[in-house]
Amino acid sequence: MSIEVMSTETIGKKLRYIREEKELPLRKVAALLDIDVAILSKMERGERRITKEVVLKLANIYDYNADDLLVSYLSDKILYEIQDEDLGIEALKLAEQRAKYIKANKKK
Amino acid sequence: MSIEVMSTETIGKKLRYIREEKELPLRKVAALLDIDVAILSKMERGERRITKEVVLKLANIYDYNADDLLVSYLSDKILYEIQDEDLGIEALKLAEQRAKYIKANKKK
DNA sequence: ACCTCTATTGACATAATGTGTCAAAATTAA
DNA sequence: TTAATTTTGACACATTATGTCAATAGAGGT
Repeated sequence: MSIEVMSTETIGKKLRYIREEKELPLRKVAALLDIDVAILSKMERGERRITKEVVLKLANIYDYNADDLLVSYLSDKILYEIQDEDLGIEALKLAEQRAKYIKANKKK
Repeated sequence: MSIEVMSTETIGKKLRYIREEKELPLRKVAALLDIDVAILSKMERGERRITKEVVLKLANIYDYNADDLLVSYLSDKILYEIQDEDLGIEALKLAEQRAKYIKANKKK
């Protein structure tokens, strides 16, 4: 898998690619995360949900850009919601429009 | 609420607006949907999730464009996932890119 | 073949979340 | 006030998510 096509991959595949580049076994990474090896294996293969917390910890462990991984992680969650809906792309466009509207109008 | 700003509203508020335009009480609509009045009330106020099935039934009951409501419904689910994430808009852009990629490459 | 390390799979108990039903309370209109 | 409508909260139940563990599978080296 090249860097170019990585953006269209799931966060799981991306994390596995990065881990294998570092030549780190699941066993070691799972230990650092303090989670079961089975869970990390399933997370990389999309069988279990990854939490934001784990993504941030992995960015730290792999010394990889956290924002890049977070965007990938969030887009995964988004795509899961629209699955194979015909109107998915339309919904994404409206969601972006609404997100910008919310961002512009929120008081802090 | 005007039609112009309706696109930035939740599916719930939109459905309530349409229902009130038709001057239909929750009681009657809930009966047509065969669900409890309390649930429909909560759905309109975003306290309970609306199902795709209910959205389609309401489009029929209100004689309102189903695709329009579905896009609104899906964008609601999408925005729920990114909540108030700083990287939300970036994630939406990546998700759209990935959705287009998937759409272009899927075999049926 | 063996042995070792690594990764995957599935079963299980428990936790967390979602859902339907109902009645009381609150709101609104007449 | 009376009646209709809507909201709120509590409850039991169903569904889904999660962590733990052990058995299985796979790849390499000896």
